[in-house]
Amino acid sequence: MATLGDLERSIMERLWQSDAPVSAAELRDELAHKTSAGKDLALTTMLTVLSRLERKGFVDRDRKVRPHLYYAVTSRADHTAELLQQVLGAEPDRAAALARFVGQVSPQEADTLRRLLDQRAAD
Amino acid sequence: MATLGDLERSIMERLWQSDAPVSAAELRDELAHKTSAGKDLALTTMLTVLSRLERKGFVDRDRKVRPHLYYAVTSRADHTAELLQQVLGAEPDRAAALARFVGQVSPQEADTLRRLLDQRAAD
DNA sequence: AACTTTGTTCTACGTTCTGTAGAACTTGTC
DNA sequence: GACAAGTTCTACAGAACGTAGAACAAAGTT
Repeated sequence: MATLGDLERSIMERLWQSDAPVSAAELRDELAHKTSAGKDLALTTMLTVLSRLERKGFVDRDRKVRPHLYYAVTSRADHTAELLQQVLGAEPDRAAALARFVGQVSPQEADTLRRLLDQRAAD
Repeated sequence: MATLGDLERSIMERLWQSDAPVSAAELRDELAHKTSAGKDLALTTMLTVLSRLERKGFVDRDRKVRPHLYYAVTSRADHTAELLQQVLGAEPDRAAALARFVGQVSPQEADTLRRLLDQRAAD
């Protein structure tokens, strides 16, 4: 999977927050608040980056309406799960890596994992 | 954590294979075989990339001996575990992401995870 | 100590990715 | 068909990376 730059990530972050498609102008306005400086970017900048995200498969848009409306292709959780798979996929000794990982997570997280595994076993 | 380029990754891959420190020349020879084309790179290329990996904290070297000997700072499994933490650290809803993840892993992997969690609980 | 060899660091360049945005083009409207 | 709003094209600067020659350092040889 392609990696994301800072602005690309900010945009994805916003798109993942809601399923409602948004226009480039809305995105620009909302992101302006987020950044410390508060300076807003040119609309064309948004459009360029959104196009790149579309090319990378992270974003799709509704071209039937005039200000095109953009939305994330996958949910944030799905994206993260994919990244996890990708990281593990490159690891020859998955068990060893998982062992380190499990040794690091918080007790709550460990519980969460147990519950998820139990649930999964119930299928 | 910094990200790795293709050559950087190949080098780390090799260094992770064994704890024995290796020289730049050895690395170059071994990597030449790995790549499809089999063309070997200039020794200085190896040295440049190794220096970059050192700066990034992935590699350290023994400077006391003359052909400097290089080795990975962390094990491959530790590195992967770190990446997993990093990916999850950027996720606001970790439970959701883990749910997707657990839903995707193979049955064997699920077993491995259960065992690791049980083991962890025994501490 | 000067010379030679072997090894390391410096400098550099082409490529790709990303942030950034103006210029040029398109489309729907009056 | 002119205008306004919106989108795509083109462009450029900065960083990261692969690549390697030039310059410099160290260590043994005579």
